[in-house]
Amino acid sequence: MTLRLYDTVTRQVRDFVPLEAGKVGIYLCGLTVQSEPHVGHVRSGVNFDVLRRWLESRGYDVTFIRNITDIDDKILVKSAEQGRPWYNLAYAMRRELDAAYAALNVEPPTYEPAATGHVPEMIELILRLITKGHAYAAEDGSGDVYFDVRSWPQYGELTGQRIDDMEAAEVAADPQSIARKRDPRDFALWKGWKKETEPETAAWPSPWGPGRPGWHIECSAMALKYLGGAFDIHGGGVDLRFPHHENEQAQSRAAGFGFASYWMHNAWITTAGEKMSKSLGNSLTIPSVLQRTRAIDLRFYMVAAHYRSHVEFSFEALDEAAQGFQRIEHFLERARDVLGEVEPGTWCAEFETAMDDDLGTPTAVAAIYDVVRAGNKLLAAGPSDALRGAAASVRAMLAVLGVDPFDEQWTAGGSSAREEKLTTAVDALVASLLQQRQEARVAKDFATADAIRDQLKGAGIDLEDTPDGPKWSLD
RNA sequence: GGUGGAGUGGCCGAGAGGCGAGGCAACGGACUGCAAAUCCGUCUACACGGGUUCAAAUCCCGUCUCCACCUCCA
Repeated sequence: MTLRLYDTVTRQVRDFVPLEAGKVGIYLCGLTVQSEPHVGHVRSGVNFDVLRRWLESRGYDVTFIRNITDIDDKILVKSAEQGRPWYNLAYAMRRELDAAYAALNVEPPTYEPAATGHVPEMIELILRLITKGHAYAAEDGSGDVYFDVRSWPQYGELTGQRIDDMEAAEVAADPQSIARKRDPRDFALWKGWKKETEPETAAWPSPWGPGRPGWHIECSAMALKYLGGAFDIHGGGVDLRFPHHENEQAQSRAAGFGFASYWMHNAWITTAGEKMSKSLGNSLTIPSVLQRTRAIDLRFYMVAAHYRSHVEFSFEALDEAAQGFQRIEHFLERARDVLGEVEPGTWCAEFETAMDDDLGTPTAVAAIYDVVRAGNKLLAAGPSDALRGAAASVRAMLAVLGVDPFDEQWTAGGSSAREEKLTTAVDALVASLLQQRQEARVAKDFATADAIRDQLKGAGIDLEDTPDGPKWSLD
């Protein structure tokens, strides 16, 4: 089986053939760190983490670069509103984002370059574009440098648009910029420092005077530096297709580089049909969602939908996903109870086929459920190699999706020494109640037995009578 | 105006010409003192109107609704 991926450029699923056998270079557009990350923000991180895990599982040596945009208009505006330096806001939000990714078991990329750390590389690339006749410095002394879209006939190839059909750039923000451009669709590679409104710390020296990079140039420069002039996969959210990715591609190719072979875009997570950033985003930041839902459940919810499908976020759907995930988790726990620790094994054929088909995680999850059902049947007969195989397979498949509940990621953080002590204490207390209940049951005094069960239930403890005796768990 | 995407059972959510994904919920059965968990089963849908075909949720035409992007949104 070959892995097949949907490529935005060709608008179809096609065989994945890396530039160099056995190796894959991925560039993912990370976030602009300007506010607390919400559920929608981290989708690309989670989805592409699954891509990376699948590639690695299949034996590829993956170089995964995900950038951080730590200087841009919004960061400047917000930091000014908040009365703190822009770099402080960006750094604080970057740490929030790191924490969110860590909580969701998103593996750190191979490297995470930040825009502000690559100004010389960007300047070099801009100079190259000017030399090749694809960029020009504005003639009004503003210090701006623009990409000349008319000089690049393929402009629009990524999103299938013709220049003449595109609306002109928004001029409201900076009405003068339109006058500096040869074509209204030309976009900024470098933005001259506006000393009346922008802090001096947000300006870097350049051949065109102090200024800061345009948005798109950073990704071209950093991809070039860390992945080379041509690499395999470039990813990001759908909204980035245009203008961001179109412009990245134009810049990079006009500068003489092959750039990405495949373009992958994840769809949105919305609430009530609208973008999360527009709705009451506060309740949907990662820290606040994680106050009511376990991180592993949130990740399962995100991963169980196909990455190119629009997801309408709701807590009801999230809880339902969590409910379903418990079924899988229970199976693994019960298997461990009879077998002891089971190491991850190998995935089933259906799972592989699903994942190879453009990361068909919904079908892959269905395959996991099939193995769980078969495993539950085996469980009734006690320990067996077949049961071990099923549990090992389930763990392996969950690991590819990043939701193996026995992964240290999920077990380590939660069980502090204090929590273990509490568990031991509760266990001792519950044990004595269970003893009383068992005695009542033997005496056929079911009223008392049920009263004890209800009492525990009221305290948030669920009881389950199994062939091996009663078990308790927090509900 | 341009470019693209979506509408599936009570709900979430796959699939993309035939052999009914999966999960959640509900209901029935097995198991249980009763439950829980688990297993078995039931409910079986593709926005609307036409058409092509032996066969359409899937292809074609038309209609409606919704969404995204069109120069610094993940």
